[in-house]
Amino acid sequence: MPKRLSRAFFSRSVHDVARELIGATLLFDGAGGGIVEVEAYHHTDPAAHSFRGMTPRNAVMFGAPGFAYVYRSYGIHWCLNFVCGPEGSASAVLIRAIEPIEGLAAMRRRRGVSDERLLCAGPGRLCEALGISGKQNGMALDAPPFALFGRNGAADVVAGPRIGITKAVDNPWRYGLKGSRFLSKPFTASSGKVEAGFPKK
DNA sequence: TGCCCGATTAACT
DNA sequence: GTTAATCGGGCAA
Repeated sequence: MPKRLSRAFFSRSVHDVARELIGATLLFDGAGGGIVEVEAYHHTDPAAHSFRGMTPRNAVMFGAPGFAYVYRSYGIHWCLNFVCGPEGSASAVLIRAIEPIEGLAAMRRRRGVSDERLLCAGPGRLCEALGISGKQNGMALDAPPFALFGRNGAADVVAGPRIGITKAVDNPWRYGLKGSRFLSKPFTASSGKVEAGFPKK
């Protein structure tokens, strides 16, 4: 049985949490699936929204771990993050892609596409599919309408450079499930394996 | 107040 | 491969 993720789960290093989120299950109001791609951001990282200190937009990042940080991207899309690390470390994991499993009909309706592969492959697409917007900023992740479950055993996790940023571009802080067809972009051959696969169940 | 730019996406050529 | 859409945040003045 999958285990519900507690707030304590999110209080460790943002990179540890990011790797362990690969293969975990994210549901929002009954829609969602397995997380296959995330990126880690820390306040010492020039690419992070929290790098230049607290503002009204990023205030949630400076609060307790285990809460949602949702921001508008390019004036059009919404992006979902999980606040991580010790409180005040202003760290977060950007959820970039999930494998659609639950609530497929609702996700297809909200996205306006039928191709399962394009439902949740990207941070903006994922939020549209799940119906997540700025209203969810600051919400707890361990209570409805959010539901998070840890993965069983280990996962085959690969790492590579993050996408769409212009600062600290070389840090390999994008993590993904090796070989998944639901990634927003494939990981290149130079991407490193960070966690070995295990015999299933 | 004004200006530039972005943790993106879809629709082009 | 390129680019429009679209708007709030952040910073300079």
